[in-house]
Amino acid sequence: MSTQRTSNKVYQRAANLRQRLLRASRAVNVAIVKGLHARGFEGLRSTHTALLSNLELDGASLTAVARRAGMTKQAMGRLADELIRLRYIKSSRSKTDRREVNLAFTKTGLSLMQHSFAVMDAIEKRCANRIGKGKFQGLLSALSETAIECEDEQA
Amino acid sequence: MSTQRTSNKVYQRAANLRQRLLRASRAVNVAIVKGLHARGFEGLRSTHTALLSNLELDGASLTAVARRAGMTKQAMGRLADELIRLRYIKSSRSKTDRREVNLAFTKTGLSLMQHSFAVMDAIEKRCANRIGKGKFQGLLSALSETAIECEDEQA
DNA sequence: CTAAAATGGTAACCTTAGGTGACTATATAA
DNA sequence: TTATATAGTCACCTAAGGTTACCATTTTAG
Repeated sequence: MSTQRTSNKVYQRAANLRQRLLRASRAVNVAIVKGLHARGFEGLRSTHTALLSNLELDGASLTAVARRAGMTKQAMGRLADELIRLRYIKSSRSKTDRREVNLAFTKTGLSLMQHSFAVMDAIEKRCANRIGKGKFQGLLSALSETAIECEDEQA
Repeated sequence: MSTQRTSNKVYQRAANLRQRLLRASRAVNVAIVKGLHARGFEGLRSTHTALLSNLELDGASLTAVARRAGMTKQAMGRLADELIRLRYIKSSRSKTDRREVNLAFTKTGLSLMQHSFAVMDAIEKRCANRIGKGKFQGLLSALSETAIECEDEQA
């Protein structure tokens, strides 16, 4: 029954930028999903945020959401199927363009979104509290700058 | 021929902690692998670092490396096979315990490691340069603090 | 106004990265 | 000296996403 993966807690050595980013990113993701589960939203996995966080509150077409998320419409279509099954979003054919599938939040879905903002907010507050408000703002901007610098580098 | 994934560059909205972490983490990873390719190390993928960064310079057993990396020995075994094929590491049976496979860097592998430290270093320097040395140190410590805070939260 | 090209979506299959269960071979302890 | 634990391997499963090929509707250009 027990997992085979052995604990790695013992081996936290001086970590470089990459390792710290990875760890923080994972931890935040897990915390968000756990927070939502704790608030009663079942069945959510962190990948679902690729759709949820790119669907406007008044809905959008599947392709539009996929484009915003930077992934294929096929992959997004699968996420949509799942979130429809979970009753967080619903889909309908567009009246103006009968090819288009329009995705929109259900009532539960809207509530989920509010809670997910709240959860993210709470996490950010906890972190800001721990490291100081100023340093937390610094973290946010430093992250974006780091991303831009590395993305440039690849040119 | 062309990928189907549509560009998402257009849609960079106000991002929260999670999104910024994800983006920065990806960018750094890609930059590292590209840097190593540019220095002539072919065939490397970013997952290989799970083994490479957990193999001591004087070698270790497969299970030990897996434990340090926090993954199963099966998964680590596959990474080892690949890195052996690429001639970055070599394996031998331990003399003292005939069950053990001892993994160690080849000459090329040691050179790879030096370069990979250098690449990571160069990336960190570029980022530090962009955002300021002080802010960069702040970023590093803030990342670790954030991870710890979120991991605690899950208790 | 219609034929060609573009766009929205779907389905089948592939890839990457890793985990699980069951097994063998060797070591260690009762 | 049998029982248990440990190192590794094999075959298979899962999660996420991409690729190719296709159909159905627009849209556009001749």
